Amino acid sequence: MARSASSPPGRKALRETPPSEPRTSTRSTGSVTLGDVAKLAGVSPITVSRALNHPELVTPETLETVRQAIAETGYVPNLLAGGLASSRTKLVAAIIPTLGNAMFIDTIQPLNDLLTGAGYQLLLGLSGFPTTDEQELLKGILSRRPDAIVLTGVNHSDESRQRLKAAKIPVVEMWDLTPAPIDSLVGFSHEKVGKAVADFLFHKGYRRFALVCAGDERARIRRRSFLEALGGFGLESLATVDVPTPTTVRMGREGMARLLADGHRPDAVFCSSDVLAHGVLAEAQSRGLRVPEDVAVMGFADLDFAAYTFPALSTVHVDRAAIGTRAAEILLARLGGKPAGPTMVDIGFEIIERASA
Amino acid sequence: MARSASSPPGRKALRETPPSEPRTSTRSTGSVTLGDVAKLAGVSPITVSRALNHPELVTPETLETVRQAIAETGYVPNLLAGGLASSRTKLVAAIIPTLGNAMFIDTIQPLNDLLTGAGYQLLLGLSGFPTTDEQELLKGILSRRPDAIVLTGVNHSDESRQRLKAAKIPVVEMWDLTPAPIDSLVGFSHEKVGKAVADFLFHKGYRRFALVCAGDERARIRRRSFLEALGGFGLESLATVDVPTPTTVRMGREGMARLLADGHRPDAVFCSSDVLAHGVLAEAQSRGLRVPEDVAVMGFADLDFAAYTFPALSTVHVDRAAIGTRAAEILLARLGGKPAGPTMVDIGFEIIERASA
DNA sequence: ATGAAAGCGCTAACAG
DNA sequence: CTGTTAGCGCTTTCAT
Repeated sequence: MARSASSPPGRKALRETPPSEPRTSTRSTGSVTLGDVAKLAGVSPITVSRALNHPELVTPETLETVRQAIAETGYVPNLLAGGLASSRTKLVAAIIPTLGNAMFIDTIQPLNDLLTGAGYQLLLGLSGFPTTDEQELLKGILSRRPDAIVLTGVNHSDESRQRLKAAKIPVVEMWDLTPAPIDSLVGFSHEKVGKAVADFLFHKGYRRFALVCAGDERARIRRRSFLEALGGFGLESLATVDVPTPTTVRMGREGMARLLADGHRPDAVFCSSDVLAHGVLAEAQSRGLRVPEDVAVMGFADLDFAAYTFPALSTVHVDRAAIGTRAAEILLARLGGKPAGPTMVDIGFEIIERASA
Repeated sequence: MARSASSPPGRKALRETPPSEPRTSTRSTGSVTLGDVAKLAGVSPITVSRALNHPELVTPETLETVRQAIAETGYVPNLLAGGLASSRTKLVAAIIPTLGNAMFIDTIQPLNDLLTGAGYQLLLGLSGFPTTDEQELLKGILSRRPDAIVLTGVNHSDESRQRLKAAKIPVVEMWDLTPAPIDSLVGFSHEKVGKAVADFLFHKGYRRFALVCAGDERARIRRRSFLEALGGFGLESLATVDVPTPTTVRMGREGMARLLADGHRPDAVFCSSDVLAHGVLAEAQSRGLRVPEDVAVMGFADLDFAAYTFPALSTVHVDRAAIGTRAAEILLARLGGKPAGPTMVDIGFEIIERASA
């Protein structure tokens, strides 16, 4: 039953001649609208809107009536219309290179969870797809008018930066640092990682270094500073093997096999990811090389399996989830109307030595 | 230069009293609109719209003028408005349990790639998040009016099925089979997998079975039919260990450790995923058990690392990418206006024996 | 090939 | 607390 209906007692015509019969619209989509719910509940559309978005502004009784009408009609709000009218979409976009890399996934998961908890929906864009560069992807994403956006890395085209600023929404760049972020930033220094790993291995006594490196932008930064640091010790890398993305254990094995086939006998191999390191280690073991006695293997990111499968695998620990968590916190603060300006967070990293095998 | 503008020569007033000066709108959002581009190009808004969406209906010269105006203004289309007006959003939603499981990722990647290639954007929903059940998630997703939707699994609440049907969009359920799909379907029979694995191991001569199983719905189906099949051989499982999701190598190790600690000495362990199997195998090896001589380990899904790290790990091969590819093909056919009805695809599976260690 | 009018479903900004 | 009015930015329909 709708509320004890005090139905409008015959309201008088507003115009002499109705402009044109506005009965059934020509373009109706068939789905239930706010208006339908309002009619059934005996209230105006805006009241239904309020019941949905600002229940505190509506009488409990009205609320209940509306609730029933919604249930009865199976009404599903149209966020296209809502977003268009209010300029708030409750959408947050995030761009990551690929789903194939567990590193980014571990960041996205908490990001998604926190945003979902706050009533936002995450729209994921994958920039690693060969035919779509980040710029096009970004354009496509911005056309959905997200309330905020998260980017991986700090290298974006001028045009992209332009668009992002024009969009006037909070932006968080993550997984790297830069002195000139677009807006907010949460990451760590890949340059420092490269240097730290070189220092670590050198002081452990290793001297014959090799690299297995994927085609990732940040991996190359780590490699560069690693090589620079070696240069500082008067050393150079024995060999560098490039492997294609997405990185797999298989690629790691093949990389190590190639290294050995080429006659290299490194005593330390630095890989651009734990997955590659995993493969390198498997290949080494299958050839009877002891790790880390004969060859040390260094990974990156400290993924789950690393510690549990090959206790001999050392790696660079990165709190990937923290990146997502911090990013979400920054965005939610901004979206919550806080006056906060850009935030910059260096989450750091840590070298983990595992040689308990 | 805008084209030689034949500007309307003073059109006469349509009404005596203009209802209210419609100059600057009260609610302008500040961003460049179709109208702005149109003004700059000296054409009407609809022409800009056509230049963007149906370039073939527009003169090359007009097209060029419009293109320039778009570039000059930095116009980014508003797909909320476009979608609202046209009832087509170029959005396809997909619901998967979690990003933490490589199985689903491998399906989503080709799905995303194909859809992107066809001009659609993928909206990913994660149903495994504890506080959001699939039904609520689905409601949230439908409010963005996707043009089609992909679901994982075939168990959905009545209300969800209802909504899905009411939405009148193509639906693909994936990763499982059912005689009564909502619409289209692409998957394989988990029941058959369970039975096939039991048959396989039994005929290999194994008799002391154990299970390590995650809290996945489909994993439980496989377990049930596995146990049933064992029953048919007059056997029963030694022990079943349940591990929490998300499944990790660590969980696998702990599962195996628990099994052994409880005094079980299985000669074959069937795991609900390769990741778990990976951990089980690592734990077995670290205790000096030979695989598969002392204990056979059976995984599920045939993930990359399985073959390359532990050549002794047998598994059930599932063409996860094919699921995504087929799903995308089905959707694109439907969205392309083909008259096609529901499609059902059984992509099958294959038991892979790897014992070359 | 281009344009004018109307409206998609919703909410902001006032009234009352 | 509830309703009225006027758009949000785009595309459909129908003219020209």
